[in-house]
Amino acid sequence: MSNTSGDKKLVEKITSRDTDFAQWYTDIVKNADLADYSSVKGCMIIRPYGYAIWENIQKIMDARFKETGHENVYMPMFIPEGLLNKEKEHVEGFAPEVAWVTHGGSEELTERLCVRPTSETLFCEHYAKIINSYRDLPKLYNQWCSVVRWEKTTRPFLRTREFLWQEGHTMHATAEEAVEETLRMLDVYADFCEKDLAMPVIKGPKTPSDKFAGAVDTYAIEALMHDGKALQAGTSHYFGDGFARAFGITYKSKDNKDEYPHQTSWGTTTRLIGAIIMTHGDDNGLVLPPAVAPIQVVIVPVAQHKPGVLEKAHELYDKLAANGIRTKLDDSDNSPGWKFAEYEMKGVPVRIEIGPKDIENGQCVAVTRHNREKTFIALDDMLEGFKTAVQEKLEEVRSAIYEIALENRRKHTYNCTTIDEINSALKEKGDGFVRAMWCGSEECEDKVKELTGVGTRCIPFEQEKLSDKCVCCGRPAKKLVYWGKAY
RNA sequence: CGGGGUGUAGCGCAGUUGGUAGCGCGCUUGGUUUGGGACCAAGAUGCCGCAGGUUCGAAUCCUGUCACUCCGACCA
Repeated sequence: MSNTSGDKKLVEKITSRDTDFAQWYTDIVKNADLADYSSVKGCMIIRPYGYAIWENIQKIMDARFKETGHENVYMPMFIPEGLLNKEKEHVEGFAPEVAWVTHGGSEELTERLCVRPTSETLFCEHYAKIINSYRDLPKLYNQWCSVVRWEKTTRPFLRTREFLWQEGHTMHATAEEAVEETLRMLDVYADFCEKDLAMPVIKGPKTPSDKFAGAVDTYAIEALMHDGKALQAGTSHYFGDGFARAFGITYKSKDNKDEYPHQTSWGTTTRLIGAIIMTHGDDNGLVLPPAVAPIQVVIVPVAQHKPGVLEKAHELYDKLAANGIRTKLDDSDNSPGWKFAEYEMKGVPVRIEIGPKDIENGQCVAVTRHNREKTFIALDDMLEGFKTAVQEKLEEVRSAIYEIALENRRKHTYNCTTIDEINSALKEKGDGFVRAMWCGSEECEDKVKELTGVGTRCIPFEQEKLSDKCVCCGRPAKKLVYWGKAY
């Protein structure tokens, strides 16, 4: 194609992905108008285009939560110190990163209030009041809100001091039910990531040292970013009855006994937007999975002042919009080349070009974002064929970017049986997932991290026996573990 | 919290030996354009991050501070 000059200019605007991945990431966030910095460190302004992605994520996930029987609630953003302190492990885990409110106006508060870093304690306090009988169970609550964790190092979407998320908190009569719920929601997350975000994930429990503060078991979905670093895309925790005991939550069973209910919590955050950027983006900008793209199709009229062009462009727009496809017609005065570059930067999955030549030939041009491939689509009278062709293009983008991400993960997944193998794989092929056997000891986790830089990400459900011995100590291995450098 | 880098117009940057601030893009108006970031003309825009200090005079020198950013340790 004769667009090499176009490519060159684009590359000037954002840093090349392979030159400096971190800078590339920041350039995308800014140039695609996703977010801006604010005057408070670590707190970002999520701009309309970025927020629209979040709204789409919310819409899809919320529907899945409702399908699985959950109800939305809203808890206060403040937690009294005494309440936070009720569960020992939990408070120890979060204490280093909580923000405190000490004054109301000029008056010092008698008890300082923590700005929620997570809401287990608030839910527990409430559950203690509303759960009395086995008939009250299960309680399946979720809330969409923001939380605050006073992080030291911050990056837009990946790690901010305030972030948006959803946190599900559920109570069940039995351990079996609670474990089932924990895994069900992990599956909901995994399915959402793979189908809607076109992002392959590895599912499995975290190692004990990596569990959520206060949890019996923590499960995660782990994705591999384009630079070979791992990103935890969602977590689901099984709490047992630890919080219930600490907060005095009991219910009367059928045989009139006091029992402690079993609890879960699970969450995903605006970090998913960072995951989308780093999974699918390229040197021309963002690449959005169609399911969450604020604009799925952009129509760019060419020589739009020529008779008939804008009229036809509007017809195409109406057809797509009427069929629920999020479409934008850009009839601004900017040149077509400018528009091409702009919507590529913003990751719009499909572009339709329509100009005098096309109209003459009864067609339009469709360009898929991930490979910039052009195809002609015939324009029939009712535009039915056009609509169908566009829908097919959207699906084509979805499956293609999934395959690209999967291929990247394949290329950057290494089976290793010794520390030396880990080091040479990372050195030769770059960062990635290391699959290696583990004896189960925290000492080996620490040692591997120290010697190779990779930490445990999760213990995949899909186990395989690479060797009988732990990659680190050589003692009998218990599990295959995914290791990696994490965001 | 340790180590590096950067703060000057909306954005990206220049600003030498201290002498009172400039370039590109963007923005506004008018016109010509439109198949890969168009062109011409005329405009508008500055607490030089903030606070002290040195000096007749500071964007420039000194001290402090804050923010952003990258690399580590900790974390969704």
